[in-house]
Amino acid sequence: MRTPRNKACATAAMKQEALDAFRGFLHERSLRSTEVREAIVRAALDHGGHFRVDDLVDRARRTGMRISAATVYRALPLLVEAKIIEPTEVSGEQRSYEAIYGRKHHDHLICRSCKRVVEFELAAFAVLEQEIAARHGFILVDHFHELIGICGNCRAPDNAMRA
Amino acid sequence: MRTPRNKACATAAMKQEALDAFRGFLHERSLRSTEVREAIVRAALDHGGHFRVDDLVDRARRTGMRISAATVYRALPLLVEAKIIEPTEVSGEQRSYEAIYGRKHHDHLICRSCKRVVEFELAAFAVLEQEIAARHGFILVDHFHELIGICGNCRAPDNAMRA
DNA sequence: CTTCATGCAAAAGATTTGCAAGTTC
DNA sequence: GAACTTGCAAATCTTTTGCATGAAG
Repeated sequence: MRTPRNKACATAAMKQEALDAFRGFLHERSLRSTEVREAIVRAALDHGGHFRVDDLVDRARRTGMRISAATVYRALPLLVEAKIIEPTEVSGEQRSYEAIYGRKHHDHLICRSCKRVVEFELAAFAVLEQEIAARHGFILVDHFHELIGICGNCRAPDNAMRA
Repeated sequence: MRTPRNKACATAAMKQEALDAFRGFLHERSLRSTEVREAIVRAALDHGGHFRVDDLVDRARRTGMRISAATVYRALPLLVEAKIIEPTEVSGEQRSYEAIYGRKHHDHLICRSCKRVVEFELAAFAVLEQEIAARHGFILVDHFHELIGICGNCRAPDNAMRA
């Protein structure tokens, strides 16, 4: 029994489940389950929040294995297809990803100043999106929604008001 | 009198207005108005829809001027700040921009298969976004919204059904 | 033992930067 | 004339690819 969670880091059980799912995914495709690929999956699951490819490479290497960036780049599309991770559309910046295995879909609210990311999910959006897609004869497949704002801290930090 | 339009290409009058605005913008900043920069602005305004930096370079060069890519890259942030263009978040692909001077804000509905882009604008979103931002103590500054779907043509083209 | 995966090095792109020469104000 | 711009070339950075070697099934 697996309940979608909203915490960034996977539990041990969840991690195992994700690894199993990934093995299944590879097997279906007649691709090979390797230690290197599993290390990459683990690195992705262990890395809370958003990460860039470099972060993943570094973290995977902390296992002591010799892992080349090329291999990580080659593995990424697999992790995405297997729904272990998802690219995140953080405007302007370098491409980043986040682990999604066993998590509910969510969108992001980002502070322009401190870059803090708040996750949110709003069912009402889905309805409107469907409506718009239908209006133009599209079938909706996916969406990206990113809100940019200034968070309370950055706007009026106590320490900035007096000082 | 200027009415926000939704057509991709700027009229001559609108183009002139945008150029004037850009000159003003540069002047405020004690930056210099140059032929090269104006050629870049013109290229951006003339280019309907979304374009990549290369497109802009090519188009600006069609004036016969010798314009280097570096200069275009250096000009881009200015055009963005001056609200002549805006980066568009087309997931995954190379970064692209579109001219926004004198146009209403809109979001994009994109066909995953043929890449056709439909523009839409829905006031109801704005309300929900405000609400979410407020709920987390943010002041909303901007947003990106992109719907991905399959358009009617790509889904069931007449010619694909028989044949 | 065949097919796939990997590391390494080189390649390819996209964007940025240093610098000398040319322009704008 | 001082400060800002530009083109060019070189430097960065990120991502992809070729290839010989090493594993997985």
